Amino acid sequence: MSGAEDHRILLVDGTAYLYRAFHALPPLATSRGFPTGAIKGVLNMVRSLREQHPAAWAAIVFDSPGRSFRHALYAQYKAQRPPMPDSLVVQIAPLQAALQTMGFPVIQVPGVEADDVLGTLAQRASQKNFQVFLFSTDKDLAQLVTPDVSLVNPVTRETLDRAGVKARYGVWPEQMVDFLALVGDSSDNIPGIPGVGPKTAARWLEKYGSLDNLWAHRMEIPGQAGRALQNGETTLEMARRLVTLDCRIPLEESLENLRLSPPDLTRLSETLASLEIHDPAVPATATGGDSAPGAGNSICITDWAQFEQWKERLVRADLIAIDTETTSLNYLEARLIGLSFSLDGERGVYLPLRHSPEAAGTQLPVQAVLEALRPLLEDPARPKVGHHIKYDRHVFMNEGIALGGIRSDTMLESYVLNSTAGRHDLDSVASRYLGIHKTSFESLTGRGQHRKTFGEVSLDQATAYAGADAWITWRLHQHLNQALEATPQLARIVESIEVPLSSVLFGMERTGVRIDREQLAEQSRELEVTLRALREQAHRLAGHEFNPDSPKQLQTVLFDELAIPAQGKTPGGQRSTSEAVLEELAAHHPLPRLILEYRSLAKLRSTYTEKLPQEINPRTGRIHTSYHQAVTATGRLSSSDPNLQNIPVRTAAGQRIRQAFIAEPGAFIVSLDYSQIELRILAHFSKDPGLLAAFAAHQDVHRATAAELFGIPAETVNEDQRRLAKTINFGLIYGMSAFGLARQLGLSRELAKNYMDRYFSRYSGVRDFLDNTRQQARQQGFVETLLGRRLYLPDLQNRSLGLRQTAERAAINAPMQGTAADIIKIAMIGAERWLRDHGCASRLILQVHDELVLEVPEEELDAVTSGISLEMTSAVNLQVPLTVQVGVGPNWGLAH
DNA sequence: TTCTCGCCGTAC
DNA sequence: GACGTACGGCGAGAAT
Repeated sequence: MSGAEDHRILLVDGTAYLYRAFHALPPLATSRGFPTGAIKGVLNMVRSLREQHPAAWAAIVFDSPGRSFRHALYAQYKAQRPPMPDSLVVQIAPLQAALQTMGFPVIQVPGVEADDVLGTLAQRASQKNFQVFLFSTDKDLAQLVTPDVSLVNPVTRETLDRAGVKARYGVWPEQMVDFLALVGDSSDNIPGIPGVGPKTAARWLEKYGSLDNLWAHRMEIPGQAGRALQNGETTLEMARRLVTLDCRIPLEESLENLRLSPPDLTRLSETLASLEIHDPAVPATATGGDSAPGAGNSICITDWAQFEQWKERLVRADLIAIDTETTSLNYLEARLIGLSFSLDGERGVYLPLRHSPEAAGTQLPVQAVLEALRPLLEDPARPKVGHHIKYDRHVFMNEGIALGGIRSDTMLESYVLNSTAGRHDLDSVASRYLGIHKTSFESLTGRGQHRKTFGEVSLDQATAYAGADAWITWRLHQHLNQALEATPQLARIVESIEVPLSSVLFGMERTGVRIDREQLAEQSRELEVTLRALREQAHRLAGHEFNPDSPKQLQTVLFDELAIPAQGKTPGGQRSTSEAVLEELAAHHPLPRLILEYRSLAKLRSTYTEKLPQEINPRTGRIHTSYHQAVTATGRLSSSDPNLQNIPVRTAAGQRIRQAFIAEPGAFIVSLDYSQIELRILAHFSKDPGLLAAFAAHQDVHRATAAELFGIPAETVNEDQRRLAKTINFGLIYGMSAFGLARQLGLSRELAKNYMDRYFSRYSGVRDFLDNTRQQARQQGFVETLLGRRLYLPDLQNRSLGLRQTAERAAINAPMQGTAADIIKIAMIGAERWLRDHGCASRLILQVHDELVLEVPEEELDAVTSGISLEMTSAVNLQVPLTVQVGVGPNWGLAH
């Protein structure tokens, strides 16, 4: 241990780490259901802390449960915070024990908050000439910063010294207490002066130095903020006492006891084993930063002898992790540069095929290699795993090879395990679950105009990079598969839904959809004429030229020049010019209406009639979207490049765009739509007798709801009544409030509340279901779909009320949206199998959440519509029938 | 020239 | 603030 380290002490806010680990990481549990995710997370965080900040001294400080002196001072202190979830509470004791086993002193003082203990320790240590590092995200601790004490954000690694505090908050550490008193702290429910934010507070303290001096000059402060300040005496007094850290806590521990010890490896491994924590990132390497085995260990195949040797092993392997390196991310353009594989997660093997040109002598001829590997690659009995292997399938298909034997896909495993844990690209997943940080693709190729292709990267670098992709994939599969098996229905979703669906999507992407280019061009021309006229009219109304596409310019014209009263604010504080607002403004002036007209047509032109033709693949003459299977929180698919899941349908001009989606000569477009699928799922989950009966009798559900709401026979329900019922029905699925309903329908809030109350009294099963969902979500931290797909909602515990409520609405919506997604995925797999079994030439071409679109030769029309309808309606068995609306036409617009 | 962010609007 | 899930075009300003 060097001299410098001997004078460094790390003081860690353990409770903050605990929360962060709990929220940031997927909730793990032992086989007996004991939660361990936060423990594992904190151990990992602490381990990396120890590696990155060598020190001889440390303490990890935890909050004491219950009340502190601040609660006695102020009853509302932290009153808005939800209690710590039980699943987190139970992890504290084992975590503290494990930390001690790792050699860290752990401190918890009854009745005292961690911050005060940290302050006391920091002050004592700096008196003894220690260099102190405080690890916390809490800005309260900034008041402790001195030349000897710095504050480190454990997330961003940002380290604040005195100048850093000044730069970050605009005040010096000794002004921090005054600053916090003025601004308040919503996370601790400390009020502050209303209307005074960080900017104002910092400005005042800059000018007056301290709160006392500011107070002496309070009558000089102009404006609303000044008046608020003058009225704030008691608030300020209280807030100042609350935010001041007590650095005189009597501690049993003396500083001498805070020496870091070497980890007790035997006990540590026992502890970890009893918690069933097997993460390779945690274990006995706690003291060192060993690079993971496998890293830099990859092999490059450069001659036939090597190739034959490895091919033998590949043929015998139980499982091959495989990855391709290519020329392009565009799946239809991409050509193979090389491929890598791993048989054991220990090393990767790279097979360069089209590196240029220096590698020419050291790489085997591509065609001969691919032919030699074809039997293996295509063999359904040779199991393979990849990360986002749909892409690799395209790449191989571009080389004429139909990759077979796909056992699993680590991207899909990660997604099903926890869709919202973060991104699901290989780099993110490897770092999240294995703690392995890969070198970036760009660090090899560079970026910008002069970046290299992968084929220009040196063979050494390419081997290390590509090899790592393969061995990491292999390891990830072991890790994720084990994690999935702890929750069998999740393993089942991967195996019987996501992996088979990946093949279906592969086929749909390759097939693409035929587009009538000339028809879109004609629409573009017509739109342009109208748009030009609208633009000129708008300029006349404004009295000068401006860009109606610019919300900023539009604000100036509407609200400043024309002095139309502004309506709402955007999240960024701007005066909104959204559709809803312009509708309102239309009563004051003709321009808003004109802008609405302009916007809707401009959208059609730029996003659709201009863009779609550019997306037509010149070789196939069709558009090939990308379906993303690991993006949405709920389990839905998404589509991009181009997005074919938001093609207009509501307006007449929008409908014309769908008419440009056409079938080949001799074929038709068939559209099959689940009718009211999410409401049916609501009926199924809630078992509400009224809703069940309406669907059982195949009634118009909105009409039936209206009849119930207004207490009249269904036949006498008028359009307005039905519209209201429909809005409520949809609102339920989205967790809408009475306020939202009122706004949507232009009703008073009271009346909207009235309707909702009436709805819930008639459909009490629905009310109970929604209540139960919310409650269960809060308890478990996740909600589930029909098949048990999970959506974790860490924000249900967020300190911010707004975020908590948003999470609650998501908790209501996700089971329905997610179950609908499960159902149509099952239907797609069934549909594809049905077409194959019946030797049909018909192809699935689009999926739009509750709709499947096929291109069907005329002679197959009858068989396919009934066959696929049946696959869709029988995908699952619910308490209510699933029904499908079928439409047939020469194009998508007419197939409805 | 390219990237990022905010705003807005399309779908289900 | 107040209705869930997506993708993407445009403007504007920053980075290159």
